[in-house]
Amino acid sequence: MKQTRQTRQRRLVLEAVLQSRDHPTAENLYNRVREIEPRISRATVYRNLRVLAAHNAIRQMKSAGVDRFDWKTEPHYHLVCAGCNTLWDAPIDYQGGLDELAAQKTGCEILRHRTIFEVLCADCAKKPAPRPE
Amino acid sequence: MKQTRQTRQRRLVLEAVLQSRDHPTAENLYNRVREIEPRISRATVYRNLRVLAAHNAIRQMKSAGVDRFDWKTEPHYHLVCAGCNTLWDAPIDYQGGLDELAAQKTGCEILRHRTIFEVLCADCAKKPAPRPE
DNA sequence: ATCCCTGCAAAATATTTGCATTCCG
DNA sequence: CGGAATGCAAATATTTTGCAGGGAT
Repeated sequence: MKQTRQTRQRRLVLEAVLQSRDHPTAENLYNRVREIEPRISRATVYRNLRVLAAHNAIRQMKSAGVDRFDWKTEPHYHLVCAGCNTLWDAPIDYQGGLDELAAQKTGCEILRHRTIFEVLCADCAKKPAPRPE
Repeated sequence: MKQTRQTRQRRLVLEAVLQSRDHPTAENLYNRVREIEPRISRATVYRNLRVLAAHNAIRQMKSAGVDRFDWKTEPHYHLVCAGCNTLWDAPIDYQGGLDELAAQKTGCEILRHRTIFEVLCADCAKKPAPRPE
């Protein structure tokens, strides 16, 4: 693992993620950090998010086109609303047994699994056409 | 659901997905269809993939930056190798119980969940630094 | 002093959209 | 015929990279 340095920018990016509870995108974080350090560049934010995620200081997740970031690094599940795309943590324990099962069935080394529930939140369930097309 | 028409291009895109067993990207499919219909445009391929997925004729999935497409529309899990990014179907049954659990815990209407196992395939497990940085 | 990190601009990647034209139903 | 669908080019959106100068250790 390559050596890393402590810089103002890196610290600000890390803090921005740690303080967030809304699974922000890189662009969200860029804007938040810019309120404190207006001269920071987008590239620096992206670079630091990559470095921090590689060091497991934060967690990176794929969702509908954009990556999102999470302060909580231990494995956990998420919910995403199919109507409004809101994303939040699922109140469901990580199913470690699935990893054992997968190891038995495949013979591969299982690092972890990621699970996302597609749901309709209370608001979107009320609307007429929750699943358009 | 809006009316859809049967066109040569749409048929070719659908067939390309149905015949694939390798979870191709839109770009992959564009290239495959062009072997048969060289005049098709990328936009048409993208548009048709979107329409077909919305109609549940094919399945669309997020993976490491690019979307991939799947002929198998019923819910199932995937494995992706952290080393080489190869992606394949997991030989593990869909855990419908998780959806019931999520419904109880959240009160939301659960549509489904998507699970992807991050693994090291046999080849990548042999290599020195499976998880760099 | 070394060499990682930054800012800026440009490039790369992935996907969508405007518009005139084509052609399915 | 009416309006979906197409092809092409340009536009978006997101993320990465080259490079010269700056700063952490």
